[in-house]
Amino acid sequence: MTARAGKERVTIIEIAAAAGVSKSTVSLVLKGSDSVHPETRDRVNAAIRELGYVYNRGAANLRQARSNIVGMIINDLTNPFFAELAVGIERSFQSAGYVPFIANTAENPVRQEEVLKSMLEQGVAGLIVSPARGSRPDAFRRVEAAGIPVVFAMRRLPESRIPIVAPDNHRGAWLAARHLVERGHRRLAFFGGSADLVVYHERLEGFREACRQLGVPDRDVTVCEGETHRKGGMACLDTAMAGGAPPTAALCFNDAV
DNA sequence: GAACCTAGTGTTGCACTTTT
DNA sequence: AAAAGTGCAACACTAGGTTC
Repeated sequence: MTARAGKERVTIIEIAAAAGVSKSTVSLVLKGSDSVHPETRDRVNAAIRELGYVYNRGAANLRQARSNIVGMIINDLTNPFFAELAVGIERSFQSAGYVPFIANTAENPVRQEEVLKSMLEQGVAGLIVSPARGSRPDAFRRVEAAGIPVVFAMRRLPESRIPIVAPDNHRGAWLAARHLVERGHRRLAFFGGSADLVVYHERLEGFREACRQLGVPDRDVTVCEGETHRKGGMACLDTAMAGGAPPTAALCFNDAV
């Protein structure tokens, strides 16, 4: 017997018939149950190999009323940081038996809404979201109401109760600014980021606080709000360098800037 | 053509039966 | 009595059939 080509997929019913057992026994073998006799298990595994059976996750989800898919909704996958983050999360999921389903919203709340709807339809087991700029807390009400666990990554939404995993932006920016001062810089700049992001305010405040505490006068601190990507960084650089006493070092809002 | 009904899809979990 | 295996309902949805 060989695997069928170009026909509908092999099911456990066919495996059961080939191995001379019931489909329940095949199911037990697939789950690695030790209540199946080793000889029977070998027969079932041989039938699986011969017929080219592939586990049907969709059918299993139908019975279990849940899936092993976890949605990852990223606000900007062109940002290398988020690509790196996605790889890290994917690695953790893999070892836990989950499959990530990644979507990029490109900072568009409308696109984010479509993606959330699609994820709900897929019956995802959970969601990790880096919210698009301009997202409102009620955008996630439907997901919460469906009882799907959600966690925000990197960005928080004011007034949202959804838990978040994020770095200590204030402290991070403070330490980065201190590093520059310790290297002898006295004219500092903060490049990129926009005021509608909570993260921006946290990082900027950390930066400003360090400057104050470490004796960098306000007149020597340049803050340039701008886009959170490469062009935004270039624009800030041009603006800062055009002045009479340009900064000698800058803290950038993110990797892309 | 609309509205409704039925059968079928693949897998799991539990109660039950058979075998040793 | 314990181990091994079986039968069947359930899940959400769709395609196809039937009736009006």
